[in-house]
Amino acid sequence: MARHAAYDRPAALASALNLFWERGFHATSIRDLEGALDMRPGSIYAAFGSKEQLFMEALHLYAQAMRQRLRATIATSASPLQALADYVRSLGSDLQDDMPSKACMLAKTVLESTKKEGALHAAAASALHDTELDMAALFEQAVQRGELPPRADPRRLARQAQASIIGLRVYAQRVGAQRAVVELADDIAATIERMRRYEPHGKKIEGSK
Amino acid sequence: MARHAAYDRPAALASALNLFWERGFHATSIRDLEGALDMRPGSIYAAFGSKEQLFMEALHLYAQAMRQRLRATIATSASPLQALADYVRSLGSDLQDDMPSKACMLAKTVLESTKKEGALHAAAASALHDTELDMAALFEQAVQRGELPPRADPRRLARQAQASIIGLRVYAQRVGAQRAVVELADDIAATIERMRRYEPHGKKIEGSK
DNA sequence: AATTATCTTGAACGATCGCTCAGAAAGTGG
DNA sequence: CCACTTTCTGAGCGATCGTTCAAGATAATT
Repeated sequence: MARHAAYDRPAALASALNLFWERGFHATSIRDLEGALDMRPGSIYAAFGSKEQLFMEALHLYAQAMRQRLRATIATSASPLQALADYVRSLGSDLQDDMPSKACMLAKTVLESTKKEGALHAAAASALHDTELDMAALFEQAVQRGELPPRADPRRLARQAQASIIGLRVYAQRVGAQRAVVELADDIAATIERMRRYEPHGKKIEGSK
Repeated sequence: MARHAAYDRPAALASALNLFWERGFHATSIRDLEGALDMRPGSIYAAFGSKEQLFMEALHLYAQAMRQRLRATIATSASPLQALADYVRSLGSDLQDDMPSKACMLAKTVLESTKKEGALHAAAASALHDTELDMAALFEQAVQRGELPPRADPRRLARQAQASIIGLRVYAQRVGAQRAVVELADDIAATIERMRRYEPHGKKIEGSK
């Protein structure tokens, strides 16, 4: 026996995500959000609690989408390593678009959050850790399929891959030329493919390089 | 025939650098700086013009120091590739300390600056580009010394190395465990060393891994 | 010591920040 | 149509932002 909310909460959250992703936490004001969400401050606070809680929700949404994309790419490929290489190459292509930001929002948040917003730092760090675990599982699969030698350390390979990807996306945020981004993505992908010295079932391919 | 300035400008600039490096541009207020520099607002504005100009000077100082460190490491080594690997390993060790931030201030600035502070973005991007050129020159040297095959592309290798280093430093900013940072730095360094298939003067070393 | 030139100080400006809340508006059930 | 419940609105809160500037303080020169 009452009124319905006029706004579409998921849509509003998506708009907030876009703005936060583009500008970061500190450079995004509630008044900016009022415009982007087409909501008045009272409604925003009723729906999301505070600027920090809204950012946190947006961050979780972003992390979920990012993780899903990685998993989706993996699902389409028979080879874990090839899947990761494909993922990196697809990043290189998509980073040309007019996204809110080319850089990873999790990395942006880790870098910009101070002690005052410790919760944001922790959330972003945790999400990056989850992605790292996903990639470690992928490398573990590669070991079990014989694409990597048994002595390969999936956790360390995952770290290295994630560092390269984050570096790629910082690079994309920095340069104007899309071509350089595609080249860099291609080089990173090629580095991953070069690890793949063994065929599934333990049969060796050819010598390196 | 007048009074001298009471503050030490270079020291004040260094203090400002530390604060900006730690918190970023938006999260650092003039009042924070008043405390860190032990200067009153009037003096700060007389000495540096504005918050943005002060940040810009600090950024240039940072870039200069960073570049000098890379060049210094290079100067101590006979092999360009080994020098770069050493540099990466030294980063992994130093990133354990209580620096203002473990992440690269240039990367932080590229990620946090919006259109309103376009000059900051451009300055940080330009400094990163300069570093990239330094590294490209290093790889070019490696080619000429025969450490890399003639077909190796120094510019693309430099891009990849820089992406990995920036990723390493984002990782360092994220995790609590120093050991993981050292491991990651070691893996990146090892990747660089693995490229070194030729000895100086064209003599081949052994086959790859 | 007086003068002069510069520097330091800190109150305060207008703008904006994140956020609140009383009142207007609107949909629901009787 | 009314009573009720919830939502929406936007003026405005206190705090803080970057910045300015008149007035006081200090050193060099005369």
